[in-house]
Amino acid sequence: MEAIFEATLQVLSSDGLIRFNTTRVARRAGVSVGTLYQYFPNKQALLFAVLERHLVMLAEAIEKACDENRHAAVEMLAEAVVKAYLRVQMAQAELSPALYRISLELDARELTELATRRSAKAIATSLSTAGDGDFSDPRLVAETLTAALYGTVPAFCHRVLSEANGVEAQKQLTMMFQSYIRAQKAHVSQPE
Amino acid sequence: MEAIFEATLQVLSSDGLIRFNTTRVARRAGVSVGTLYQYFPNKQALLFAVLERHLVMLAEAIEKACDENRHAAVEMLAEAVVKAYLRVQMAQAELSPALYRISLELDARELTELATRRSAKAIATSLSTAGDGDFSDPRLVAETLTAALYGTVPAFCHRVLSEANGVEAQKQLTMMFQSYIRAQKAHVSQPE
Amino acid sequence: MEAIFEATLQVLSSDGLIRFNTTRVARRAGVSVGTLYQYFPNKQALLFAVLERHLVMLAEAIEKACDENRHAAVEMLAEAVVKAYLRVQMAQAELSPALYRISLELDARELTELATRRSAKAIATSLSTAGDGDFSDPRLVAETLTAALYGTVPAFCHRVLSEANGVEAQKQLTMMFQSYIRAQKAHVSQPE
Amino acid sequence: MEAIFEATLQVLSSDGLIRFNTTRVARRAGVSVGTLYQYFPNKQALLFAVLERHLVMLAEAIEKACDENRHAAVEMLAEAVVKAYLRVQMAQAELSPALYRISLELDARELTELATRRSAKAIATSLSTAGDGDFSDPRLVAETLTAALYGTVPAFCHRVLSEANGVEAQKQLTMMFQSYIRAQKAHVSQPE
DNA sequence: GATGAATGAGTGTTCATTCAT
DNA sequence: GATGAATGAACACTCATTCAT
Repeated sequence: MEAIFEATLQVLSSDGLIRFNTTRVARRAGVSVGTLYQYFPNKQALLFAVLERHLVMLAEAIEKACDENRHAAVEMLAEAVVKAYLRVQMAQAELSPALYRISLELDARELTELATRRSAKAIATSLSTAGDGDFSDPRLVAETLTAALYGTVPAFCHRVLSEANGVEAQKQLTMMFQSYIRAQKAHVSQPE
Repeated sequence: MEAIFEATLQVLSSDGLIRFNTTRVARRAGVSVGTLYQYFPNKQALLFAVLERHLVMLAEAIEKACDENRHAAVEMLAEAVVKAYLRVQMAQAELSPALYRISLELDARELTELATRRSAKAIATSLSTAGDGDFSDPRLVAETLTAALYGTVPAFCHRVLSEANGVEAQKQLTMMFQSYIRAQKAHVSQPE
Repeated sequence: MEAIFEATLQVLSSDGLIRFNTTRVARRAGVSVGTLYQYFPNKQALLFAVLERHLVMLAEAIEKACDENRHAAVEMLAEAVVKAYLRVQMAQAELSPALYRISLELDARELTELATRRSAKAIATSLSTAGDGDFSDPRLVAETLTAALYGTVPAFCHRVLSEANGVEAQKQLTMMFQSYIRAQKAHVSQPE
Repeated sequence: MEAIFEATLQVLSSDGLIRFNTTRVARRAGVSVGTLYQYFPNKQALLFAVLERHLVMLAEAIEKACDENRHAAVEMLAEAVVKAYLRVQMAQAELSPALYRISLELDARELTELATRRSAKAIATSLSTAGDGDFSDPRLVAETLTAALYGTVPAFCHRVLSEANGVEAQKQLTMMFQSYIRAQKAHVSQPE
């Protein structure tokens, strides 16, 4: 079972989603197709399992970062969230193209929704309780940041991060988030 | 030939990438498969053509926005770029999931690179010549903005924009970009 | 197309329904599986085609017999119907076990219904117009005869007819039908 | 063992022959597949057991009816035999389509032969010893009646009996048998 | 004796691509 | 150039049967 899951990751990483098929996974896992189907009802389930684990890891990392910065300055929060997200994402960098393809299959939408909702909620909460926070609409800010995170980073992954300058990416993203948050705070004092 | 291209778009929009196949495209185009293969060497070529057109449209829209704001304030530039990108993207909203899947196929990387490079270059140029611009590394800023654009927006597309508040999305994104750019300028005067 | 149909009959006859599969049919027909699927949308369609043709042949044979004996004595009619049914049935004797299995699949019920309904209707009509006919419920008599025909004969087929004494079977069946019909007429004159 | 047999019946009734498989039977019986295979060497054996029991029940019912009418009038015999057969058959009405499919598998021929032979023999004996019987070939008459019984009734089962007029079916069949037998007797006195 | 995880051959079906007409 | 019938490799999934525990 664990072997099958591991094989799924490997096949996904090395062969991509197109060449991904149950036979290959079974062979790589050193089991028969039949065995594979005893643990996963169908091919999609296999893919979803991988995607789900990834998304859960991301959401948990962000939640943890938010928890640990519940009363810190929003600048700290922004940095922590970006760092947490990137750490998880880069740990499975070679998986991410495949994961992104999976997540674009219609039925995976729910799964993704879940993760982003969790993340946005955690961020919104931390923004509300931040020492220096005072937002007119923390939920909107949190949703924007989440979209930027879950959306921007993969784009970075393929082009910039793969070229080994992930540190720089993290710095820029953090700065973008911090300045965006700072601007949002200003809005509150002097509404448009 | 044009009919085939049009049919490709239609099939992609209505049936999605999974149900996309040459037979269906040919039928929809009102030609035979054989004819289709006279104009496009294989299925991938068909998909690439669509993706390429989309990416070129994006790149051109951004280049035009940059051109028109070459000497304007960076705030104006940010807004114009975001607006330009979103206009194109939302014009073919129902196509974008399929396009994203295509772009995640390994061999499409080049195509995407090209568009983002063009966009980043245009933005970098405009940042350099901006009336109030004074960046230590305009290229890095431009690349970050490009990644955020090409990456964030699709994430928005599925979750937020579909809920008809695309206007808000545009406002938030513009604000994020503007504040980020402003923060970058500050950096120059008072280096870290 | 005709070759595929022919191959279907052959595979059904020689290998039976259990060993019947699309690959085998295609190979026997000298075509590829793909070609097979161009003419028949799926395996079931293949089987149904064979069953339908058989049932239509039976129904038509009975209808023709009824037509030709529309005003004859009921004794003649009974003999003609039995003879017509048996002629068709024995012409494809080696197919009939397989056909019977097909007809027992749930979705084939309609097909069978159609054939028996047609046959029953034809027989009922002829009974009504028969020179010496005078039945209280020709429809009931016709349905009973049809059931006996479509049901009894296969049982005969496997045990008796296969032992080459089909002639005797036909004689007995004809007698059974004639005496039953005669008894039904008696009923009318002297109701129970 | 008894549980397995019972489960076989249940699965056959509720899921039909197509969905019938050893795993399902074992689960329904509350045992493991391994255990199932300790009592029945293979899937076919399981099905044969069910079919055999059914056929034995039919044969025994007919034998009993014949025994009880050994010296009665042939009219009585006919009625008793039809009634006995139908009672058993309708008691497991929902099983009969599946049973019929099983019986059409080549290797089940023996089993069926056995039951019909027993039935035909019993009927032939009773015809010979009947008070008013005087047949030139009682065996032929008996075989014809048996074929009509085992063959016709199922046809009735699916179309007529299911519509709750089983009583009528029984009346018609009985009449058909009685008139056939009567006709056979006449033959002896006045040979063709 | 009982278990049930493991096996893997077998099957229906799809679809990119070719090529004779 | 156009056609579309033909191809056949590829794949998801099932299930009868075995055998180590």
